[in-house]
Amino acid sequence: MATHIINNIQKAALADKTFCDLPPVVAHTLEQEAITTTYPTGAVLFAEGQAPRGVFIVRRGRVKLSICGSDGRTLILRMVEPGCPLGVAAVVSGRSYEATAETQEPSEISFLRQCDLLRLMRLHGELALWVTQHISADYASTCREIRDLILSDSATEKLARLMVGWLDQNIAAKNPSQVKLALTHEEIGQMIGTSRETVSRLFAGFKKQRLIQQSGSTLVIPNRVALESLITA
Amino acid sequence: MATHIINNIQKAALADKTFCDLPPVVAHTLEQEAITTTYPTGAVLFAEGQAPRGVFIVRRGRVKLSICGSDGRTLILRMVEPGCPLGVAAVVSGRSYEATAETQEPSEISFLRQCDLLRLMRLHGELALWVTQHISADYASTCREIRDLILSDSATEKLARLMVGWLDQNIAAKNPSQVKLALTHEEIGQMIGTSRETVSRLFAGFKKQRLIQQSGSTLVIPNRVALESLITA
DNA sequence: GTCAACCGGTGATGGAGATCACACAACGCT
DNA sequence: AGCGTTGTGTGATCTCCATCACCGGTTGAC
Repeated sequence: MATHIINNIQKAALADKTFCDLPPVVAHTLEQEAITTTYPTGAVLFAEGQAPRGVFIVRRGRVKLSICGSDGRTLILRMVEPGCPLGVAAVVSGRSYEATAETQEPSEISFLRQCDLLRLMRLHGELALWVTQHISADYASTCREIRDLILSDSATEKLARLMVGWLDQNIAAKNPSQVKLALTHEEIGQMIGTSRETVSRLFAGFKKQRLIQQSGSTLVIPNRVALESLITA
Repeated sequence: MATHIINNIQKAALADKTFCDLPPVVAHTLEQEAITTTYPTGAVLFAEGQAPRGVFIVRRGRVKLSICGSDGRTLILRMVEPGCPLGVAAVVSGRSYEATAETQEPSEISFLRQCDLLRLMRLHGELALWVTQHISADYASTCREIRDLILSDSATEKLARLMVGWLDQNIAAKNPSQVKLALTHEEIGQMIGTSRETVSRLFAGFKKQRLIQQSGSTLVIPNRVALESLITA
């Protein structure tokens, strides 16, 4: 949204926002050590199976976190928003990255080498705690992902779940029933584990049932309760 | 707290991650603080959604970790063997338990209250490390679970994957192609996200193809490669 | 302009597996 | 013995969705 050139002052403000739960001293140190780069759309920060090099922290933009099967099919775990670190579990445990991270739009990403992160963790207990918190948050989010995907075989239900999730992220917005749809049908399919065609058909069905309206890239979901009723069914 | 963490990460990554591998001092302290109880089969240590009370460490027996959907269907995440802690992510993050833990056989379980664990983690860097390692291991295991479940729609493939996993756990045994089958078909179905009947049929098919032999509760898998060939297909 | 690439809509078809409905074996219980 | 419980084997049917195929719209490059 803010298209200003980022100078140092704004950088500091950004840091405050990004590491708000960290003491200012630690946040500042991170700011000093990390290398911030702007990536174009489609850049792969790291790929599933690679040895960990460091953590990436999204500053601006959106990053797609996905895993892919031997047959080439893809499952999108989640879209990562600014303020969130990527690859922490891999870096801390020394295991290879469990997923692939790819920018969805031009993004500004801070990179912190594994050794630097570990050194800083040694210096600042708060940082170590921060990292642990994020790993367990990722774990919880992955568990939810499994629940939503496996325990509802109907594609309708999965899509309804996804959309309710969008609404949940939107509670703070001015118009909470409007969602800006920045995903293709194909990507939505990859998020809920179905084919593109099925997503198209489901959207058509939802529109026919007046569950959603679409104008351009904004999606209006007037009746959240009706959507939720599809889930329990 | 973090002082010892970083120095020992590589070391610990190489070591087996069990209770006994903690430094003797820490292990002894844990031993002092934890309450060890014997549970009968079917005891629920904690349930999905409950506020975290503490961690449970399996000393003897086997514990089933599962999540369940609104419709009552169940997905078994994994069976937890002695030496492994349960509920660490929930305890350190303060979130509710992400899964349900239930004993599969009479088991001896140590319990450590949340506040005690956190206190001990501050006291002993190695314990904090141990906890973090386990959380990221759980995260990685959950990611693998997702990959195996979503990215292979044929139930045949999922079952083959599961069995290959059994063989992997068995490499140390005297006869590595024999697996003691301590699960019902229903439970196997819950592990791979299919119905009991499908598991029965798949077993029958595998027997017909000479991929497995079964005598009592021991399963013989003579040809691992043949089983693996079902996975890529 | 034209052409290519991508996205979205929709019909037709087929197949994998859920589900229902039994039957049967093993086991513990009274 | 009979009886319930639990696990298993298997047929018949039915539903959902993947897949193939094709078409139209939009964007963007040259």
